[in-house]
Amino acid sequence: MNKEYSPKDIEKKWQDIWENEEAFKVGVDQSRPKYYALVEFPYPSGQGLHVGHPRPYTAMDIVARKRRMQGYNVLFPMGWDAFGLPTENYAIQNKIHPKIVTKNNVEHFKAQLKALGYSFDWSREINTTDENYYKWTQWIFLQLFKKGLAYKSEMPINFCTSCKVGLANEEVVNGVCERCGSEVIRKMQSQWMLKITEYADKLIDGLAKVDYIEKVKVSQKNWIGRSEGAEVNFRLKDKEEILMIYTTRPDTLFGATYMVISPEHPIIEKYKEEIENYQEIVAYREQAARKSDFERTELAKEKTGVCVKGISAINPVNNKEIPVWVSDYVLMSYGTGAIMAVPAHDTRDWDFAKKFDLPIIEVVAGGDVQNEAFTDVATGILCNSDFLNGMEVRDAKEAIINWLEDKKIGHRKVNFKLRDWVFSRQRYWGEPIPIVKCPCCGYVALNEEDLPLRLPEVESYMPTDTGESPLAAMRDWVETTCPKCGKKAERETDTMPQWAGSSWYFLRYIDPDNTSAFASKEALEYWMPVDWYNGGMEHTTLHLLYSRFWHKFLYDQGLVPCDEPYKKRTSHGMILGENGEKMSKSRGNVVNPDDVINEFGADTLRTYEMFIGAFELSAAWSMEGVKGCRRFLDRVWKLQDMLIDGEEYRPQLETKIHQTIKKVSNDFENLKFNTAIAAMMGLVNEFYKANSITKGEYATLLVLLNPVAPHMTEELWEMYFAGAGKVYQQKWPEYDEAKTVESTVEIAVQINGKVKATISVGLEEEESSVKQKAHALPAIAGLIEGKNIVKEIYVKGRILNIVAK
RNA sequence: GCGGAAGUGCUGGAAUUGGCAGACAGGCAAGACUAAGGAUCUUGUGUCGGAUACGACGUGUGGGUUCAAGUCCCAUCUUCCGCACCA
Repeated sequence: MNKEYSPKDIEKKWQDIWENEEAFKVGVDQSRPKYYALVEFPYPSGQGLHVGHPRPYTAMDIVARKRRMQGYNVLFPMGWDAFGLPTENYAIQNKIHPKIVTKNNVEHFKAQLKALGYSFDWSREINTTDENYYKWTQWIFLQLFKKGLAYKSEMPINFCTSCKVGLANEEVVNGVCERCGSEVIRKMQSQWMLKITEYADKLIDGLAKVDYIEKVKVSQKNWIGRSEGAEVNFRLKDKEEILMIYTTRPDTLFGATYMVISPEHPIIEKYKEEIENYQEIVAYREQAARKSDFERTELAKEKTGVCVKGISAINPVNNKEIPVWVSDYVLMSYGTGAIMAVPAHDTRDWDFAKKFDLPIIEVVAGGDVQNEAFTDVATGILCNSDFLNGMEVRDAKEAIINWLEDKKIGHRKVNFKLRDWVFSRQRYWGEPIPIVKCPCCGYVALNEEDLPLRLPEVESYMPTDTGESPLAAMRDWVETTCPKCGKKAERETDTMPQWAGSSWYFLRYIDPDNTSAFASKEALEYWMPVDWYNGGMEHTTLHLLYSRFWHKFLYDQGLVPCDEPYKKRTSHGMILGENGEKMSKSRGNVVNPDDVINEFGADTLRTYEMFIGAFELSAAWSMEGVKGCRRFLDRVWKLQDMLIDGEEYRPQLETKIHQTIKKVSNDFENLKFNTAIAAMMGLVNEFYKANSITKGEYATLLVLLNPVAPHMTEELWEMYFAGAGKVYQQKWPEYDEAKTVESTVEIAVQINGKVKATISVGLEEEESSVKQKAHALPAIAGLIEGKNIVKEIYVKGRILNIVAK
């Protein structure tokens, strides 16, 4: 009887050995193929690791460990995305410097991650709040600035009344602040913006050549929101003024019965003298402005608006006069802030027309436009549209655009939902924006050799009531000289958003200590692109889009060797509490990984997190399930009591072993960790049935299981195979395809589709011989006797179906 | 409203070039070992009927295609997630 399996005794031991041996430290090695496996670096929050974290980390650790055993030079790094509001808020509340808070949190996180036995190359650890890191974040910002992709703009921003900070559109959820849930209002402020819209097309086109799971591609596309249509000029009656609109349905131009402009549209001010009900419109505009985004969406069903009296427009296709309305369902920020309304073929226009009793003219036949808008573009045929009559929608679109371009009253136009990225935060705990505002020269970039621009020590991290960053109060920091003309100037006091540091971190891992560039060309050429990037669904739109944007920019500057940063992107599902709800402190269903490790061991936690269910789907935690995984590892441990000599696989187990190697190898690649583990459990059960295992069989099992349970497998390996080095140095087992199939198989014999018997046949056995054997079976013979066999279908090695009447 | 994903035993979940539904776990039950077991091992476990043999039914619901459907087609219901007046 051997000693008991005690994770406490062995896990720390192996973690220390790996560290001392620098087992997972890598460098550029042209003689071996590289593999770059990446997980999203965490935000080191005060709560420490959550059982949700180990799911993606373990998955990619398995991939990394397997790849190493397959001979790849594997880069698998980890770091900290440490700027951010929670740390700052904690610092404010507890009067501790965010730097100290971050340091403590990182230490805690790191200890927890080490206890899980991940094969990270810790020598490449990075932290976005290190000045040697954010120096390069600032440097990249300067490159964007120099190319005109960073600009300052006075514009309405989302402002959280509680956090007192400007938010990106993306950080406003249902009209409230994503972090604190407080009301968000619009406020005019001068903001740094990044021109991500310049890359809208490239960001969409690039998706065609990368291997991302489909839903990620779809959400990227939806966010960018590319739409193809036309801009059309409508003339105002008795004026020279042109009112330009954007439409994706220029084919319905004959059906335009009125126009709608956004409440903020400039022609209102321009023609205020002639608008008879100007006061009414101003009142409406003010009412609309007071509505938060939330109210605007809530009230989406009920249309509101005011007719602009005194001016009207002319439909350019038929010269009919049509009224102009103001309504907040038309947004100033999209298209031209004005639309032509075609109530017959647009549901919003239809709702509006019904409410205000405006005419509805059918121009695409196929629906009943008095009852609902007919929007089907696939089946409709144009009518009431002069030269477009009889055409299909697609052809009519082309025809009308050509006509408009010909007459110079319109043109083809592509629009995007994507807006430029609000890059300023009026907060302390972020990267200072390395710009100086000079009264003579305007906004001037710092000299690159003056980077990093360090975050100064301040008395208070609280944002000021004016909404300015706490940095604004540091007069001796703010007051500086212009790098260009040398005269007195002031520093920018806004900082960058948390997205900044994470937009390029995977590049820094490649060469983290480089002081002359964010990474050397040589290292970038060797390691990029990231071969496999796994992360949460919650980051698939923003982080992915932002980092792809920065990367494409760097590529255009010749600074990185590839135009897409990530070759493959996958996503993991959330780990829910035992009650099936999202884990949270307030629900009291949070599971701490430390407790699980203490009670069951890190290998058990790793195994369970992989066995819990389909990797991409969310899964509810179960302590009973954890126990089951521990039991499995115990059974593997105890196999040593059944160990017998022999390097070979025994004939009766050979097929099963080859099948398992194949299944585990493939499943690890396809994120099917749960079935890979199930296959290994099945194999272990076979050894138990045989009540024995040869050394050769055990060695294979230990190597296969090593990526999942690295500590225990190393310990067992050391006990029995120490002469052959460590498990992580072994070669990944190979399988022989020919040996994964049984030479004789059991097939089902059906009569009229119902299984009536099973029969053992040779895989390559002749069909006629199989049939003969089947017919001879007593269970079958009795049933087909006296019946007419209409048909017999034999699927090789699977099934024989006899159709009898 | 639009987009995406998912509905399978008591539970988590397997199985889709259509080919024996329920792998692997958990739970439960019985047995073995034991001073004891909340440890371990063995066996059983979809539902209904039947003592058994066996039979019928069974992958959200209703149709369909097929020798054969969880898988394909049509319709429909439910849940979760994302986006939401983007013209």
